[in-house]
Amino acid sequence: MVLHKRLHYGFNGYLVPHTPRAARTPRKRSIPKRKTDENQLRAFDLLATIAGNLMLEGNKKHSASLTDSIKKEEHNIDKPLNAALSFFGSDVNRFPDLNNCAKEHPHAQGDAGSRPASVITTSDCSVKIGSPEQIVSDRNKFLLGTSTRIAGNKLSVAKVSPSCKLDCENKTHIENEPVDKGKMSVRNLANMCNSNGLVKFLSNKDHISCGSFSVKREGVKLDTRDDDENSCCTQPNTVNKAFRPCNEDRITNSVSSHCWKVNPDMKDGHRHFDADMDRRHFSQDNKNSFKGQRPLSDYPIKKRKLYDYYSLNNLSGGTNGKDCGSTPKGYWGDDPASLETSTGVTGPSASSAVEQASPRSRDSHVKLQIKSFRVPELFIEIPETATVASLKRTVMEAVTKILGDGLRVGVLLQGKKIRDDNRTLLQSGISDNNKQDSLGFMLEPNHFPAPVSVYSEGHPFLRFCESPKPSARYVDADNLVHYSLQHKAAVKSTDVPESNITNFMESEHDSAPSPPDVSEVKSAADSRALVPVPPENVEPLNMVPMRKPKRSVFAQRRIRRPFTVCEVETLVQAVENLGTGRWRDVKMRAFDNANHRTYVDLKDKWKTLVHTARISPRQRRGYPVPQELLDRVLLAHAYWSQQQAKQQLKQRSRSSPSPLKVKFVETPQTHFLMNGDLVVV
DNA sequence: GTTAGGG
DNA sequence: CCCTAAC
Repeated sequence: MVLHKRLHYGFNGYLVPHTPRAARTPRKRSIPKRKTDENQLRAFDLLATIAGNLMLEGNKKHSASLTDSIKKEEHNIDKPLNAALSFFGSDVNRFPDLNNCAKEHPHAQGDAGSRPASVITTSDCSVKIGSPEQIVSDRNKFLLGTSTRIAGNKLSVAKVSPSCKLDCENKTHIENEPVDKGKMSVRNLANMCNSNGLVKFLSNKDHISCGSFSVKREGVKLDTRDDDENSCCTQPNTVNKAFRPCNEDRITNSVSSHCWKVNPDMKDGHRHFDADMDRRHFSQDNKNSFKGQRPLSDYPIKKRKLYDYYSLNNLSGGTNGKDCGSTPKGYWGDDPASLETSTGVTGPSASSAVEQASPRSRDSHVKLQIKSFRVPELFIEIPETATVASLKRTVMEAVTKILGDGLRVGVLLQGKKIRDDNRTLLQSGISDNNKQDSLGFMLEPNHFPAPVSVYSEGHPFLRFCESPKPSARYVDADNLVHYSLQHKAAVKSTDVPESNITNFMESEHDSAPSPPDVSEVKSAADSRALVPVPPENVEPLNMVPMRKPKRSVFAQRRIRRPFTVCEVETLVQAVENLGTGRWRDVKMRAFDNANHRTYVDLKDKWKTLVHTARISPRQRRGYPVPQELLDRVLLAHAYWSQQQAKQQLKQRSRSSPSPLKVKFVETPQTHFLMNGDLVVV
């Protein structure tokens, strides 16, 4: 097996590939700073939400009908995954123009057929508009920062997202300005719809006009903590129940002093927004780019990973346990399909929400990237007289064998094993971009729990198999090759977080679990794994002598097992009796039954005990050792050190008699007797 | 294989 | 707890 040139040595002696820096350290600098405008625009943004909210307030019956409609159709809703805009209306049937719009775009209509619930999606320049019912039922899916309303024959779009560059003055026809895949700016929508005579667009970057409601951007003042953790409070939404008062942020403006917060009950009210908003939202310091409407997919992978990183953080974090629901799109690919992998469902309702999700459009593909797999622990024994070629062949055979029929692939999502093979990616949540960072694959033995072993009785390695911990071992008797499949995660049949999945290798039955070591490779870039390289790279690599691994691949660092007070006492007692230089005796006399304590361990422990006893109590860490024991440690150490010195003096004087008598410079502070000798500390 | 000491 | 030199 040839290893990549840049492999580093990771824990357990595995050769690990260099982790791309970008994957480890997300950088903020990819998001230019434009703070001043941003605050105002955020306020403006919020204001528009409120505006939309107010409008809806004024039309409660629409809300009711919407709610009913949504409930009825929720399970059939197709998620407009690459829809940047969605609309709601109380009675969209009143707007034949919308349907006409779809008809005017045969291509779009065709797609709408295959994607029954698409609302408005854009791909390239096409516009797809679903049926009115579907539009109604998709009322939750609003582009962040966009408040829309259909009233009469007019669609009012209060668009205030700063990243969307609401810029009606710049009337570029949509035909001339291809829309970024997966999203569509309000401007483009407005332009497009205006060109179709469908929509009266009532807002621009400086002004919101929703019916009688009118506000200028200059009149908006933002008074809020500049804290993106709370930035979800600024996520606008036009649905009443999606908001509740929030005391954390305060927004003051000429219209409302309320701050609204996305209601956690609303699962996906803020799941759809464009990549620009995404960027803005996840910028920790609000250094935001308002520049363009570039989709995330247009950015280099390095940068995209940044957003993925934040997405991961949001999984566990987020205000009041609900993350801000942002989902970077297009992480794995640049085509529209890859942009559709987001459902943005988070929080405790995630699973159920996923369940409710109806089959998506047929062209929704989940794109995953597995950087590499780690081959499970492979134990090989080969005669030292064997040739290197033989070794290579042996390893190759072993690997081939376990890859061929000894292994299967396990899938972990957010630390939980997905065991139901019949679930769809959508149902299992794999298609959720938010979760993809916690998606892992692992290689696990195919024949678990029955260990597949061909070893013979009485084989020296049998004792490993006797271990209660599962460890399948394969032995090729002819070639004296043993390779063990040490499956780790497979042991735990229940849904265990991967961090708790442990690896057992010790033969001692009283052994403690080994450190977590999952044969799992995240789809993120940070994977420690063996990376085979194509043969064409073999030659130059072979020229470079590879550093010998410090640890054998088979050897695993023992788990740390702190000494108990009882053990310390036993050790102290033994050292008091035997001295500090007879660790083998100490082991045999006092720790003979403690298989996990070697005499080196005992020696090391004594060393640390002496150190601990010398430092001040407040500097000590770990489980506190009784001072009485530490005192005994010091005394015994002093005594035996003195004994050792005396012994050395005797030896020296005996071997090379010196006229100079070594004298002890005593600055006695404590005297005590030990074993009849005066000991000075 | 043990011991001592650095890491 | 690991590693290694020295014995």
